[in-house]
Amino acid sequence: MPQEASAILSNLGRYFSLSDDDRSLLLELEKDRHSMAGKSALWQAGDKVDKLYVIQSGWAYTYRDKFDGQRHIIDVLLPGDIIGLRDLTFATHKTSARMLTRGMVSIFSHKCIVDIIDGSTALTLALLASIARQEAMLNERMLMAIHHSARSRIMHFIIETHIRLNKLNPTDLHQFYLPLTQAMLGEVLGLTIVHINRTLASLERDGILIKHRHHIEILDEQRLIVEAEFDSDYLSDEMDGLKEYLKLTKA
Amino acid sequence: MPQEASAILSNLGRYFSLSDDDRSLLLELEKDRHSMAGKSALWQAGDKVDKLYVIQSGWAYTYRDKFDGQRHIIDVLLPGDIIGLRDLTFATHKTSARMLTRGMVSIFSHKCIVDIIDGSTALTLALLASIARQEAMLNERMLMAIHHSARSRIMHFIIETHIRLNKLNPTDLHQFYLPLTQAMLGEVLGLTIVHINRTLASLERDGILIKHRHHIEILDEQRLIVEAEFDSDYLSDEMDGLKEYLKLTKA
DNA sequence: CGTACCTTTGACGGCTGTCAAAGGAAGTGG
DNA sequence: CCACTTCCTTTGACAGCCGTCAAAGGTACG
Repeated sequence: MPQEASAILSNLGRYFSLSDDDRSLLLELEKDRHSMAGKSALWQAGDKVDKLYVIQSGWAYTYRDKFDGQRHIIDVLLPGDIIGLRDLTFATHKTSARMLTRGMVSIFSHKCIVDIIDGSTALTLALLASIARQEAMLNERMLMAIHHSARSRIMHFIIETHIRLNKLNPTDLHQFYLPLTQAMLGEVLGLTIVHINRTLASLERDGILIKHRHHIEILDEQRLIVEAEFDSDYLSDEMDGLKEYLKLTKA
Repeated sequence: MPQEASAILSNLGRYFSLSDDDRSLLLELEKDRHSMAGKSALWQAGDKVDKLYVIQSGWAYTYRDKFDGQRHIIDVLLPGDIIGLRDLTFATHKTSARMLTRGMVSIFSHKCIVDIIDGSTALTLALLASIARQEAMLNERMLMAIHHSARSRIMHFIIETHIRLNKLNPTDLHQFYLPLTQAMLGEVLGLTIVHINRTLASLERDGILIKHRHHIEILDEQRLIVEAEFDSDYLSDEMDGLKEYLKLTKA
């Protein structure tokens, strides 16, 4: 199996190079592959926590239902992302998770994670890095939600998503796949459909971007990045400090 | 040294019982204690990431400065909390950190964390649990910020803080220490001073709570909890699922 | 060809931010 | 012990972003 076929390998491997042992540990995790339909559930809030999921292909998301029927989408997950790390150390899920599109998902037990932590310091650090990246995205979104307009928030999310896609495959910024409906965009960003729609209309009027049904078309990259006040620091894959210690440990 | 004297031990030890080896590993970390003045800086955004901090006593906070001079407080940290885990796997700090009050802080190098991960699966899981709890608080605050009024958000934060304090020491709900100014409350919750002040005034008028300069007085606990729609699930220390595997691993 | 989902538009209202200024409280130096 | 400064709290007037309610027009799929 070529290394590129393993989604989790290219995810965890981006922080530093992994040993062959580490690689085979990871490949082990991906044996149990399942094809999932779009919108199918991975778990529901309240379920006992005992599995982790890795997206091989397709998009997924985690969310929380609110008392009043509203839904809040917490993260949008792409191929290679590990779903469920957030709840790993809780007894029951606080969130629910679903596929957004159809796709292929690997499922493995929590025991495997304990085995990884037990067996490989490098992989454990890579896991920590992966958790930290997901958390950083949330953090950034919170900052945007609290301090910025709907317009900036939408632009910010679109840039962020493009950068993530681009890390998986070179992706044209001027035209890329984005299967979220306006309603879901609203659920991610904490805005109403109506307002999302109005704001997208104004972005199109201003010649910045057009949100088509299943893809985004960027018209004015420069204004997009400037107006979104986008700073990609928080998506960095660098983790120099720890790499150093890791070598010490192995020596 | 009595076990109660170790802040990090009572933090990481709350998820499951630790072995003696684990305990001494942790105690090692706390050797290097520093007395810090109120408002003194632990690190600044942009600094190289190479240390972790454990609060022994006092309060601290992490924050981000915004271009326009505003500040956003990301988390409020209490004794036992580990500061810097969020940035552990990044090369440079995205946030800054300061003491809120004066207090005692243990400082240790990242190498120690790598040693812990290398040396103890149980401690690594406890660390993960600790990270997940901090993330859960952020998550909850984001949900509140996006979907609830200033009034609910303030009440929610006060309840959350009381619960955290109460885990450290039995704390009277009707009168407890809270050294945040209204301006800082605003920076935590993403509201302006003016609005914080107006909302606190209305909470006092309604006989729910009074924010004094350095402490909170709760007048109507029932309404406080109901109106805040507070659900303490996300603060749970339970992590049953993993405990099980941990035993398997050790056997 | 019908039904369900998604997008679009209009009118209206309220929560929260901005600007401005004054009143208290706490700490400092003379 | 008193003046002074600095930080924190309080209040008023006004504006705007975004939510709510309501309805119609498109698009995809069976």
